Amino acid sequence: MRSRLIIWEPVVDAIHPHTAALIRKLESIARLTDEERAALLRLPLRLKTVPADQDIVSEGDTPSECCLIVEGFACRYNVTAQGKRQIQSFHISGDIPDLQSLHLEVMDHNLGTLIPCKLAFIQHDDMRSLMRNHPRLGDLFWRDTLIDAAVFRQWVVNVGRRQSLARMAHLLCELLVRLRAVELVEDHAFELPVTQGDLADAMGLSNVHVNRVSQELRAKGLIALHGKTLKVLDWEGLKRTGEFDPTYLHLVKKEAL
Amino acid sequence: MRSRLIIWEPVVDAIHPHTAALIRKLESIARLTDEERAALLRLPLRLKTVPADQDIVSEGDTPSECCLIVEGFACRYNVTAQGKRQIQSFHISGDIPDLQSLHLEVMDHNLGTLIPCKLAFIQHDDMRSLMRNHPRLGDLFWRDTLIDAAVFRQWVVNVGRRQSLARMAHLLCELLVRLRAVELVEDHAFELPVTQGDLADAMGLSNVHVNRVSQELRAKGLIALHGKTLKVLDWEGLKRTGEFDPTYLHLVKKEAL
DNA sequence: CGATACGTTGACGGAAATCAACCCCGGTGG
DNA sequence: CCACCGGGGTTGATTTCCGTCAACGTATCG
Repeated sequence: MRSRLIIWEPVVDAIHPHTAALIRKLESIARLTDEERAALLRLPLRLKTVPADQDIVSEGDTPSECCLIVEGFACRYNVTAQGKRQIQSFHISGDIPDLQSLHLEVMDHNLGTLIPCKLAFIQHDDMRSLMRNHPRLGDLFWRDTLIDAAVFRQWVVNVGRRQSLARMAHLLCELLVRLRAVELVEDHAFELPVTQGDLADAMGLSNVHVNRVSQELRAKGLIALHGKTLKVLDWEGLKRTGEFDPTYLHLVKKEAL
Repeated sequence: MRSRLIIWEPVVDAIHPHTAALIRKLESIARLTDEERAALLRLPLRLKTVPADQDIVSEGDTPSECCLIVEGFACRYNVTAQGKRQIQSFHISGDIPDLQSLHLEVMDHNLGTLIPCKLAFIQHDDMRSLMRNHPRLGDLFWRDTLIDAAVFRQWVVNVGRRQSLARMAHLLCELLVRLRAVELVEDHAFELPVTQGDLADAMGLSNVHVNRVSQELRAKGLIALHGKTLKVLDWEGLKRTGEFDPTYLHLVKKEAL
């Protein structure tokens, strides 16, 4: 399984290391042919590095390109009239959070960085011709946006009906599974470089309460924190606490979920 | 504007009155050509009437057809391990709530009726060939699922960061705008045939609290209830209370929002 | 006419918000 | 080199919004 990767991975790195995470992500939700991988690698990219806490696209914008996250942590969010921020999703390497702008002209939310990010912008026209020449990739991108929607639905459940401990456990489970799909998890540990305030805005809680819940998860021996790296000590226990069922992520590789 | 409809509406009714609501809904988010309308009208439908509180599709199912709601109120929902239901969206005439099953094999949530519904089922294969023959309709359906996703995102904001009064006001605003797009609103009044318990499960509140908030909205002169019909007395006030901005519904007809 | 589901009301309790310190640590500049 | 600064993490005290429980009213329907 690892060996399959080796066949093409060096090629990826030689041409566009930036597309590697995207391909990895797409392969987590479908199989790709060599031709499709090659077409993805030929996508023209405009690279950019963005500092932390910066908007990539804002509410009201009408973007003409999509943003691929090569490295870093980003999020979609809205701010209410009372100035409260609600994060709607986290985005990691391989994600194209504003793929929707292909079909929805005006942004109804903001897309911003949480830490410094390496981004690769892809012109809408290039995306469209890619999908015209490779209809299966078009379907796959549609599938990807549908999975995004499934994540939003689960967040509604999480925020609406789970109390804080389960809520946080669920979020951490989701992050672990998604990060593992792009090979950013080793031994049930991953980098979580966001602040407690960011997590609070994602869960509809206050930063103070997130702090307390985080301590409770540690006290129960479910997770451990060393700096910005989070290690899951009891995966089964964390899943149970968060009532986590990964079905909604619609991954094709189901090992070790 | 009304006259444009008259040109084709009788034809619709003559052939498949059941598709009329779908066409009306699609025309609220994009323009259709006569040919596209005709193609939609030729869709083979399997009609079915379903009583209230019945699942149409359940978590874990792998449907081979999509469900068009001809008449009634349905919802998508999940139930947590503690037995709490969270509704993720309401669906009305013209909606195809499980369009996603075209690209996501297994259902990660339930789709159920809230009141007796008239449904029309469309085979996946028929949808696929429709979209193959009319790529613009394919894009349009993709757009439709993206708008669904935008609604989920707003619900995350609503449930996560707005307190009960604003939360309920926002939900009612959304319902009014969506119902108006399929011509189910007259003079700022519409049928809301769901129970307070249903609304509670949609907003992540208790039914008792929904009752109190509903009274508060009435006391403030924002809405009035006569049986199952809800009349918005102060549209501007309700929008302000719910911090409602209809951008996220991505309607093409923007009058009277 | 009773059964049942839904709406309404009041009393009480609890989960999480808010407020206000304080600590810790890495970065910066004098 | 150390003092200062500021962001983030931590803690305790207090408040508030909303949940829960339990009762009662009301309407619809067989």
